[in-house]
Amino acid sequence: MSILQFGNTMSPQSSSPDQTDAAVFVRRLAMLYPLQAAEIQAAEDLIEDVHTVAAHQIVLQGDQPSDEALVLLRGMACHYKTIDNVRRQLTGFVLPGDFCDYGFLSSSSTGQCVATLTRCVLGKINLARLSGVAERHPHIVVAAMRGAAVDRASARELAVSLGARDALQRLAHLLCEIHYRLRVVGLVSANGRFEFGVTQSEIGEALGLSTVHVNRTIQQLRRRKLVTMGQGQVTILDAAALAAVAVFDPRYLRPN
Amino acid sequence: MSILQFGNTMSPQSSSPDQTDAAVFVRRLAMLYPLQAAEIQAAEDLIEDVHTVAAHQIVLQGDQPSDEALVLLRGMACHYKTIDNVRRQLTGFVLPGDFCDYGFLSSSSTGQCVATLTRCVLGKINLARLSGVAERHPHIVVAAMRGAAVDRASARELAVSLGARDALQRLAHLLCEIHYRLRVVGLVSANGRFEFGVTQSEIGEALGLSTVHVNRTIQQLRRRKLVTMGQGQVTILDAAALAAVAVFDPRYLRPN
DNA sequence: CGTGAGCTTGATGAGGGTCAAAATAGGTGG
DNA sequence: CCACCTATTTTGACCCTCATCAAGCTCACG
Repeated sequence: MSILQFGNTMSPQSSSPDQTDAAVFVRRLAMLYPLQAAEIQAAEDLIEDVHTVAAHQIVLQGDQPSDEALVLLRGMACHYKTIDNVRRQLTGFVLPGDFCDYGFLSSSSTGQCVATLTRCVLGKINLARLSGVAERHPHIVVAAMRGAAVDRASARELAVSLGARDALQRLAHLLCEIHYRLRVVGLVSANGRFEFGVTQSEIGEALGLSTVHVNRTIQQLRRRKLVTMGQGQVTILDAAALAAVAVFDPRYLRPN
Repeated sequence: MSILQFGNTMSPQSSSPDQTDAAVFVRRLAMLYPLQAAEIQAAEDLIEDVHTVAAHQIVLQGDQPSDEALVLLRGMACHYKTIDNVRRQLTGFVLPGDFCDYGFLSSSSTGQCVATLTRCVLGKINLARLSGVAERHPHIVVAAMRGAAVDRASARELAVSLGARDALQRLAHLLCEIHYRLRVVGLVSANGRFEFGVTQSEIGEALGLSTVHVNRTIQQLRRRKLVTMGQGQVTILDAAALAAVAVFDPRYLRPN
């Protein structure tokens, strides 16, 4: 894998060491299920082999079962499927703190492919070690299973968008979802700004829209003073109004 | 619940007692993960309170966590979400042998609603009993988790349909999926015929198409001699050609 | 200072939505 | 067993959202 680039000398956002990178994972996990201090430490210790991957690289081919689970620590990735070897449909976004794939829970591969959208920092979890740790700290597995449940709910919500919402609602809904999920792991600044280094073409692949139409839809949101987008950054100017446009109800993103 | 109707005197397909109804569940589970005879027996014994529900009834409201899991034994149900209290999007089909919802695995409710599409026979599994049985027969839980993984993959595949396939491909893909899943549990006769008591309007709600367009699309498939549809029955006349139209690859429906 | 990836804009057309109404099929009660 | 009534399927006409094609623009980067 010549794609792999170790170190994080070029990461623009923060210059924290590996330890801090693993912290997002734990923060996310603890949101999914309340964890004790010992469990948090154990979870953090699971993260091994933190490494950086360039943008637009495949990190998981659906078919191969693996002896490790991948966790995204920084950047943004996506699930996708390619039809006819030509048309690609994104089926979900992977954000910092998320497992790239939940197949490991049932020792099966879901056939999902995962690719980076931006430069990413990834960590690995050895499944043998995980099952050992799980004996003593079963809540960690429960948290992971809740993550899988949220993942399932997100996929369904995407289907709702693609099947029942128009272009403006779809885009607004996507921005609401990303905003919400990033805020949960502390990656949105006070003014509603967050990193979003995804091209309009990729947004189109996620929303089932052409690049051209994505562009025109973004302009609508801009004209309505709901968001600012550009240079890999998004600012939500009016979260309530945006949520109203999207008919966004974040319950599907919460466990319980 | 005055909806509930006990007995199965009116079921047209078979006149088997409750015992036999529970068998679909076990068959499905064993497809997901190989089970021993003792495990199969234990799984079958989990099914309690087998009862019938009329068509078009809500059987699960997403929000309430429950102390039991619901299993569909006969008929057809769906996951759905309603937007704006007016537009409904189906996000998946529940077929005989399937759990209606996998929230129980992480003791969380996914916010998914489940409704019957046809008259259904449902069974309940007491979660306290299940976790007791799981101690001795952990494979049953692994099978359930694989079921959840397949469920997740199906939701993603639906997103692919809605985002990247046209009407003809979507319908063909749906029929391929139902055909495949019913065949796995032995509900397709040798000539490729199976029960499918879903209205064109409901198909439209699943595929993000209007009823009118679903009708015209069905006619295309009929004209091409790929399927026969009517009176709650579907016959796949040319499975290979249909799969080719749909670009159907059933790997997402199998655990690994 | 060139060069390519990504963004923006315009023009045109197709796939599928909507509306309206007719034709069938089921289901019910008499 | 028939007549009625409602749900579903089918057909036709018109229109709108969004795809496609084509070109010009911007900006980061070597």
